[in-house]
Amino acid sequence: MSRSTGRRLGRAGIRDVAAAAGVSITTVSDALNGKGRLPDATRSHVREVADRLGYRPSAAARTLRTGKSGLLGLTVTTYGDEPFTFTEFAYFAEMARAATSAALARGYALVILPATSRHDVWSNVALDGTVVIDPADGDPVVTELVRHGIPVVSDGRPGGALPVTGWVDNDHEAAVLGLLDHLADAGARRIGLLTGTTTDTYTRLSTTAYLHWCERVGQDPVYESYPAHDPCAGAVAADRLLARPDRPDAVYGLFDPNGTDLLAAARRYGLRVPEDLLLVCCSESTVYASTEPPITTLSLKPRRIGTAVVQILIDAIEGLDNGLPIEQVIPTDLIVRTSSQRRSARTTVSPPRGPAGA
Amino acid sequence: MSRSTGRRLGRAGIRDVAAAAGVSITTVSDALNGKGRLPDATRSHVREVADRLGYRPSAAARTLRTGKSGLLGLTVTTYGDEPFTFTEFAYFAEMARAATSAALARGYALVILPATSRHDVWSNVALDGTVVIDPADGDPVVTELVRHGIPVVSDGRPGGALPVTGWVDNDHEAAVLGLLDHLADAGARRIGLLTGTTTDTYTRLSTTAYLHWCERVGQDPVYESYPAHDPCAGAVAADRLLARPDRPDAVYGLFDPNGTDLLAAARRYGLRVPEDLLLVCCSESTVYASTEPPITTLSLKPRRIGTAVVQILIDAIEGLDNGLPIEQVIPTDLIVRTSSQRRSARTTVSPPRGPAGA
DNA sequence: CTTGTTAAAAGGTACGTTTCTGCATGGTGA
DNA sequence: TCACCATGCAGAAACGTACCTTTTAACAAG
Repeated sequence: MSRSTGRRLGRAGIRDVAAAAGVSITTVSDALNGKGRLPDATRSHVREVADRLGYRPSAAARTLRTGKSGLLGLTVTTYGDEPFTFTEFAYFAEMARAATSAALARGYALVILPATSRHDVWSNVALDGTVVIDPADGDPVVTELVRHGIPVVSDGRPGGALPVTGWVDNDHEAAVLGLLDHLADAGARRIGLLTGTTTDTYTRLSTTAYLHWCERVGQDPVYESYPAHDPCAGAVAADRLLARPDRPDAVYGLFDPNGTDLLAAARRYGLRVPEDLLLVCCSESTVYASTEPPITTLSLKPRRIGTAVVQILIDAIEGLDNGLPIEQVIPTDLIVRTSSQRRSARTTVSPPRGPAGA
Repeated sequence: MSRSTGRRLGRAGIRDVAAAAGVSITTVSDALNGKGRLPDATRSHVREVADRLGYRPSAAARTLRTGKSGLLGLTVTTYGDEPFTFTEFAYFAEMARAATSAALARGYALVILPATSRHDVWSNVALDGTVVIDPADGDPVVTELVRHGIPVVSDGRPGGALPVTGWVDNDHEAAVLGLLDHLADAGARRIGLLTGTTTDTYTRLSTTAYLHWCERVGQDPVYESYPAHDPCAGAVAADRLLARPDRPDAVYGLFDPNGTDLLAAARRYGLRVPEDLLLVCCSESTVYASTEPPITTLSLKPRRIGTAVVQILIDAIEGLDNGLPIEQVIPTDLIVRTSSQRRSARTTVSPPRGPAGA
C-alpha cells in the first residue's frame, strides 16, 4: 500500500482532508488557519470536508512545527514531604482559577507541575512559559528554565536574584503596617503576631514589617512561629501566643487557618473577641464572614495576581513586552469585620426574629 | 550551510549529541531511553555528552512519533457564568491535588481545561486521556473525546448513558441513609435537608435518598433548595429552613459552606447546637473542627477518589485494563463532632456504626 | 504577440524524535 | 571452513503539520 492511501486506522490527517476535498495539503492548512489567499468558496469547502471527516489537527505536529505549544506550566513551591501541600489553600485555589481563566481567554492552557527538578516530568511537556508561585531563592528549576530561554513569571517577589521574566506581588510591608495601624486605632496596646518558620518571601517581609512597626511605636514584639505547612502546629502556636505572660490584646495571624485557631484559643482562655482580644488574619476564605464573631481578614487579591501573572507571561511569550523584567504590585484589601472593632457593638444585619423566640 | 551543521541557534538536538559523542542518532536515542543493546560504556558516554550539551529531548517530537503525550486533561463541569466556579472548593482542591500527585507518580502531568466545548482549546493540546469531574448528562465534550478514542474517566457516576471508560464515586445513598440514622439515634425527630437546585448526580441521589428515608420512617420531608453555585443563596436558604413553621430539630446540608450558614442562622433564631438543633454537613474543610461548637461532617474522601480516577485512567491508557468499563465505589467517612451528639458531651470518638438502629 | 501582474493552488522541506531494518564483526559449534 | 548467532551500531523511514517556493492560469497592459 502506498503512503497516500495506506492508513485506514487512526484519525483523519490533513492529507486525508486534502484528498477528500480534491486540493493540496497547503490549501487545507491555509484554509483552516485563515492564511494564504484563497477564495471563500474553497475555504468553506475545505472546512466542510474537514468537519465531515471529523478532522482534528495534531497538536504535537503543530507544536513541533511552530515551536509553540500553547501550554503554560504552573508550579507551587511546597514545604514538607507531600508534593502539593499548599498551606494557603483558598489563596492557591483562587489564584490558580484566575490564572486558568486568563490563560484560556488567550488560548493557552495550564499544566500543573511539581516544584521538584524531576527532569523526566518537566522535559516531557513542551511549555511556552511557566508561572511559579513563591519560588525559593535560587530555585534550580527556575534557573534551568530561564537558561533554556523559557519565560518565567513568579507570583511573589523572587529572592536570590532569580532571573525571572517578571513578577507580581503585593506590597506586604505596606499591608502589614496599615493593618497594625488599624488595630492600634481600634485600641490595641500590644499587638502579637502569629508567623511562620519558613523563609519564603511572604513570611519574611511580613515579619520584618511587624518588627519595624513595633520599633517605631515602641512596643516589644510578641510573636510565635510555627511551620506553616503543619495545620496542627498552627493551633498549638496560637495557644502558646495567648498563654504568654505578656499576652497581647490583639493578634495578626499570617496564615489562613490562624483565624479559627486563634478564636478557639481565645475561647479556651475565656477571652472575648473583640472586647478582650482583637483579631485579624490573612485569608481568602469566606468562612470568616460567618464565624462568631466575624473575623477581619487581609485579602491578597489572588484573582488579580493570577490574572496579572498570566498576562505578563503571555505578553513575554508573544514578544509583546519590551524585554525588560516586569514588576507589578497588587494592592491588598483589608476586610474589616467585628473582630477588630472594639467600639461599635452594632451588628450589620438586624436579626430577623423567628417563631418561638428564646 | 548543510543540514548537519546549520543551526547554531536554539537548543541542542539529538543530532548534535550524536555528532559530539561520535555515534549515530539511533545510539543516542537508545542510550538515553534505556533501549537497544548497548554496552554500559557507550551508554554512560552518551549520557555524559548529552548532559554537557544541556540536551533536552523535544516533547513535541516525541509525542508526534510515539503518539503518547503524557498529558491528562482535568475538567470540572461548572454552573453559573464563570468558567471555573467550583462550589465544593475544598473538595475540588483536595481531589485535584491527589489526582496530580497520582499522575505525577506515574509520569503523567495534568492539564486544566474548561468544560465548554471550545474546540480550539481542546484540540490544541494532545491528551492521552481525560478526567471529568461531575459530567452533565450527555456531555458533548465527553462524547467527542470518547468518539476519538481518548479514554475518559469521571469523578461522579455519569448519567445519560455517557460512554466513559470508567468512573469513581461514593455511594451517596448509603452515606445519606447512614447519616440520617445517626441523627435519629442522637434524638432527632424531624430532620431537614439543605439541598441544591442543580440536577447533577450528587444532588439528585442525595435528595432522593433523603426522601426515601423520610418515607421509610414516616417523616414529612422538610427541605429547602438553592442554586449551589451562589454562596449568598446558601445563607438565605439556611435561614429559610430554620424559619419554617415546621422547623426541623436536625439539619443536613449537602454543600460545604452549609455548616457555617446553618450555625449563623441558628444563632439568629437563638437555637443552641446541639441542644436545640443537630447539625451535619458534607465538607472536606477542617474549619468545622474548630467552630463553636465543632460540626459533624461527611467526608467524601476526595483524595482517594482523585487517586483512583487517575489510576483507572492511566491503566486504560497503557492497556492494563480488561477493556470493560471500571466502576469503583469509595466509602464515605462520617466525622462525628459535637454538633450531632445530643447526649454525650464527651468528644471525638466516633460511635462504631452498627447496622441495627431503631 | 509579448510581458507583467495577480490569484489560486501545488510541491517539497524541515521540525526532532523513535524505531524498524540492516550491516558489520567476532566468537562458537559442527 | 562454513554456517549461525549475538552483539554493537548506523541508515532511513515515518509521525502530521506549517510555510517557503514554485507553478499554472488568466488576464490586462504595452
